[in-house]
Amino acid sequence: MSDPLSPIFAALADPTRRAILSMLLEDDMAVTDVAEPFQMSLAAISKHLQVLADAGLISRERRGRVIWCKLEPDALKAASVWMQGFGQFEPVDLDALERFLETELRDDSDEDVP
Amino acid sequence: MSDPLSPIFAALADPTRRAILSMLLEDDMAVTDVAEPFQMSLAAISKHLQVLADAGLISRERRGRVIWCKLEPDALKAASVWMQGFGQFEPVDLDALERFLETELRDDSDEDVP
DNA sequence: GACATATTCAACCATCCGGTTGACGATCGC
DNA sequence: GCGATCGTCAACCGGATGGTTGAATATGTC
Repeated sequence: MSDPLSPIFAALADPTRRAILSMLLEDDMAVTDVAEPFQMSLAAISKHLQVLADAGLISRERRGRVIWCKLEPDALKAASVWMQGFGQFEPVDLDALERFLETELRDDSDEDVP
Repeated sequence: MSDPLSPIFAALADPTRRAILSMLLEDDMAVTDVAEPFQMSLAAISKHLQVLADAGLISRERRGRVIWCKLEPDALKAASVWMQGFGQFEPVDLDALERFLETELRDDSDEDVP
């Protein structure tokens, strides 16, 4: 794998996929359950999950007829670490964190969970 | 601006653009000088700079006939802060930082600066 | 075995993306 | 004013992306 960062950032560039990651942060989920809040087809969600898996951001494991999706934080960490190479970002600014999580939440509900 | 993060991550998803950001980290640069190390046309670099500017990652200022490009760290910070919403990433792991910066550098030279 | 559920595959479509080339608009030096 | 330099614009091209629908594959249940 010669350029691991590009697929990671590309995967993060879609609000649906970021919403999926947020959901998986809470708990592992079956594909059907991941798809439930969105208004697009199950096949579309399946493709999004494939993109996330290709980027290494999630893994999928079949248990019975259900496939469980699980967050794989290492890939995200790689991207996070690359960003910190740009220095000057104080590790965590809680005010900014709060503001941006709010923004993200509002965007997700506007665009993906009507 | 309803979804600031998507254009930022999309901008970061291209190794040429990440290389440009790294160059601008050192110093402000004219468009022509940004383009010099790459083997693609000036117009292509100009488009990359437009993508970075649209994402808020850089700003451009005309001085005489030269346009100076300058890093705008706030946008990158927004993305970085979003990532830290996924918690569990110790602020800076210097070993990982070094490894990934090396990887990034090698990738850039393979793909963009032959 | 028959049927229902969970997920992916395949084909298709519209749009976006990254690159090219050539023309164009500004600005500098003479 | 003229020619050279800096940078963008416009049109084009091939390939990726994000979505759809319908068929196919697995697995669990009866």
